[in-house]
Amino acid sequence: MAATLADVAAHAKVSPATVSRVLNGNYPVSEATRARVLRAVEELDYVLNGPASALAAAASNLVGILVNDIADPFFGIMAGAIQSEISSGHAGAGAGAAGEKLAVVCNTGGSPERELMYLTLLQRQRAAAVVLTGGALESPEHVAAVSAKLRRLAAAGTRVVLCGRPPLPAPEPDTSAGSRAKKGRGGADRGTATAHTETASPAITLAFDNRGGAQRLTEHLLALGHRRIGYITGPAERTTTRHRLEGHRAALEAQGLRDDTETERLTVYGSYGRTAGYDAALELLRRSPDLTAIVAANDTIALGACAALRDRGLSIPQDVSVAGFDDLPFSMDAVPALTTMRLPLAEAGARAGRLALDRETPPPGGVTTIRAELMARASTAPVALRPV
Amino acid sequence: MAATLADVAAHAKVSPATVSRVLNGNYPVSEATRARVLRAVEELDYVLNGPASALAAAASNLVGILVNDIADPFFGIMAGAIQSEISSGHAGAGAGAAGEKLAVVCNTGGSPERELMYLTLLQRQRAAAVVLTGGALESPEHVAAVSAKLRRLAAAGTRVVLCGRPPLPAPEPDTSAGSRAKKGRGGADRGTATAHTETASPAITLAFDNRGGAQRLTEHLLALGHRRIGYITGPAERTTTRHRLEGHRAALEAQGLRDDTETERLTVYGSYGRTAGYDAALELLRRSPDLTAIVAANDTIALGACAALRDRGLSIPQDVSVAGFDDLPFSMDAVPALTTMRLPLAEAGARAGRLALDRETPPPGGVTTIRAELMARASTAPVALRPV
DNA sequence: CTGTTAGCGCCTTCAT
DNA sequence: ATGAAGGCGCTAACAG
Repeated sequence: MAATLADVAAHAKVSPATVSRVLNGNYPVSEATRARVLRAVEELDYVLNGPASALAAAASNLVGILVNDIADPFFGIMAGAIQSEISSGHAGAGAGAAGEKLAVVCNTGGSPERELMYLTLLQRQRAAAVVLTGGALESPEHVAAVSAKLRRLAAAGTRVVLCGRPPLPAPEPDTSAGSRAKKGRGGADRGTATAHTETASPAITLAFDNRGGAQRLTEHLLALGHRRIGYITGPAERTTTRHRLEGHRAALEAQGLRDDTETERLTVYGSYGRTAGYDAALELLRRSPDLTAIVAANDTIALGACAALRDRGLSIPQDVSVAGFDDLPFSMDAVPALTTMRLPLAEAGARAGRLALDRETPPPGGVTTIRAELMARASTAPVALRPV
Repeated sequence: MAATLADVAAHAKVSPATVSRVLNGNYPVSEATRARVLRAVEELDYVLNGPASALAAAASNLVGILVNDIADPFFGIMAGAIQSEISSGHAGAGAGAAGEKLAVVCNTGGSPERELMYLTLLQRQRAAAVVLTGGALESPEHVAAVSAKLRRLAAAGTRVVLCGRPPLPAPEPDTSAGSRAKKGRGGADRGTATAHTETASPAITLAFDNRGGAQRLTEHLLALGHRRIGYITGPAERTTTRHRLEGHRAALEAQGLRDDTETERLTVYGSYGRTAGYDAALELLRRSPDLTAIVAANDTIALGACAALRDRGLSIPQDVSVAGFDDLPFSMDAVPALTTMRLPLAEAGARAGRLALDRETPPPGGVTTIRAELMARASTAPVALRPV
C-alpha cells in the first residue's frame, strides 16, 4: 500500500541506493539528483520504513526515558528537559529530518515489573539510549535484575544514563573461568581503553545529593531552634526516601539529638502524594502534639501536611514550621510559600539528554552528584515561645 | 553479537519457525518443545529483534501518545491513564510477554513543528496507534497538515484517537473523478460497512465539553451575584482557550450582560502557567479595580491569580472570588480550596487507551463529548456588599 | 504439530 | 557520483 524506497527510486529514475543516500545524507550525492529524489519523495508521500531501516542498519533512533510517575511534575520536568534536548525539533528540512531521534517517555508507575518490561521492550527495539529517572527501588532482586538488564543494553551499544538516581551497584566480582582465563595476558593491555571499558560501569550517572540536601534542610530547622521535628517519608522501598531520611537523622545526630525511640516516634512512613502527607501529619500530631516542625520527603507531601495542620487549626509557621523537598513550581505559590530544597531538575534533564546523545563528555568516573539548594521561605520560622 | 532466533533454534534443535511460534504464542506448539525453546531462550539471553519482527510482520507494537506539556499534570494524568491501560504490565510470563505494546509519550511542548515531527516519526515506526491529547492549535495550515497526516496514518492501519481534543474538521469535499466515478453504483452498497468506512473520520474522538463547562462555571458566579468578572485566557491559538472563553461569554450574554467593550476590557490574554496568571490578575486589577470575581482558563492560572490577589492585600473570596478549570489534584489543597470544573482526565485517558487497542467499541459517529462537573469550593462566594 | 521456503524494505560493501 | 547485489532477523504461507 505505502510507497517504498524502490518506488521512489523508479519514480526518480535512480537506483534505490541513491535514494537511501540522499535520505540519510551521509554520502555525497549530486545536487541535481538529490533534488529529483526529494521531489519524488514528495510526490509519492513516501515515509521511510523505520523497522526496515533499523534492521538493515542495526541501529534505531529510539531513546527511552523511564519515569516513576508521569503525573508528578518532578518527573515531568525532567522528562520534558531530556526530550527537548534530544528532539531539537528544528523547523526546516521538513518534519522528520534525517538523524532525528524519537525520544519517548515510559511510565513505570513505580512498579518493578513495568520497569523491567519497558527495559525489555526498549531492548527489543534496539534503542539508541535509555535514561532512567528518579529514585530506584531497593529490593535486592530487582536491583540485580535491573543492573543485569542495563549491562546487557550497554553491551549491545545502547547508552544508559541515570538521572536523579544513585549509581548502579558494582557487579559482584566474577571468579568464573572466563575472567581467570584473561589474567594470563593481563599485563599486556593494562591501562588501554579496552581494559577500562571492561570494568567501567555500564551507565553514566547524574545523582542528586538527597542525603546532603536533607541534612542541610534539617540543620536549617535546628538553627531556627526547633527540636521536636516530625518527619514524613516517601515509599519505603525507594532510594530517594532512604537517603533523605538518613540526611535528616544525620543532622539530628550531629546536634546530639539521637534518641532513637523518640526519633522513630516522630517518623511516619507514607508514600509520595498529598493524601499521604495529610494523613501522616494528622498521625504525627496525634503522637506528638507538641512538635514544632514537620519535614516532608517532598513538596507534595508537605502541602498535604499543611492542609492537615490548617484543618487542625494550627497556623504555619507560627504554630508549626513545614518544609518540603524538590522545589516544584507550585511550592512557591503555596500559602505560606514553602521552604524546600531546590533540585535543578530541568538542568539535570538537559544534561542527561546530551549525555544520552553523546554530545557531552561524561564526568570522570561516570558519576556526578548534583547538589540541592536550600530555599528558605515563609513556611519555616524560629520556634515560638509557647507553653508546652 | 546478540543471539538471533536462528541461534535459539539451533540450540533447541528445532526450526526457526517453531521458535517464532512459541515466542508469539499465536500458534499451537507441543508443550515439550515449547519448554525446550524457552530454556534455550533463557540460556542464550535471547531478546527478540523488534525491527526485524516489525518488518516481517508489517506491524509494530508501538503506541504513541502526544501531549502538549509533559510537566503539566493535566497531561500527565491523562498520559498515565492511557499508558497503564495499554501496558497491562501483568506480572508472570516474564517481562516482555508476547503482544505487549510499548506505549510511549511524546512531548510536543505546544510546538506545531514538533507535533508534526513526532507524527512523522511515529508513522515511520508504523505505530499501531496514536493518541493525541489536549487542545489543538488552530492555525489553518497546521490543522490541515495534522489532519492530512492523521488521515494517512489511519489509511496505513494506525488507529488514531483524540483525547480531550475537538474532532478533526471534515476534509474538504472531494469532487475529483475518483469520487464521482463511484456514484454510478451508489445505491448498490449504500449502508454497507465499506461505504461507512470510506466516509468516516479517520479518528475516534473523546472531546471535552470546554464550552459548556465554562458556561456553567460563569453561571455559578453570576448566580452568586457577581457582575464584574475578569477572565484570564490561555494561549490564544488553542482550541481549549477559545472554547472556554466562548462558554464564559455565552453565560454573560444569556444574562443580558453583553457589553462588548466592557467584556473585552475584562479579558486578559495570557498563556497557561502560574506566572501568566499572576501577571494577568495584576493587569485586571489595574484595568478594573472594582471587579469581584476572576475566572481563569485553568487551575494553574487561577492559582497564580490567587497569589497576585494576596500580594495586593485582597482576600479570597471575601474581596474577590476566583475559579479555575480542570480540577487538578492540587486545586483541592489550595487555600482557599479552588472552585473549578472537574474533567475526568484519568477516566478519559483509560477509555482512550482501550479505544486505541480496539478493546472498546467506539461511540456512534466516532465522537463523544465528555462533560465537566462544577466543583464549588471555598474560593467563590456571594458577592460582598461593599462600597464601589 | 513442525520444517521449508520466500520475502518484508532498507543499508552497505563492492564495482563502475 | 551512481548502480548492483547480498543480507539484516524475523514471519507467514505452504508442505508434510
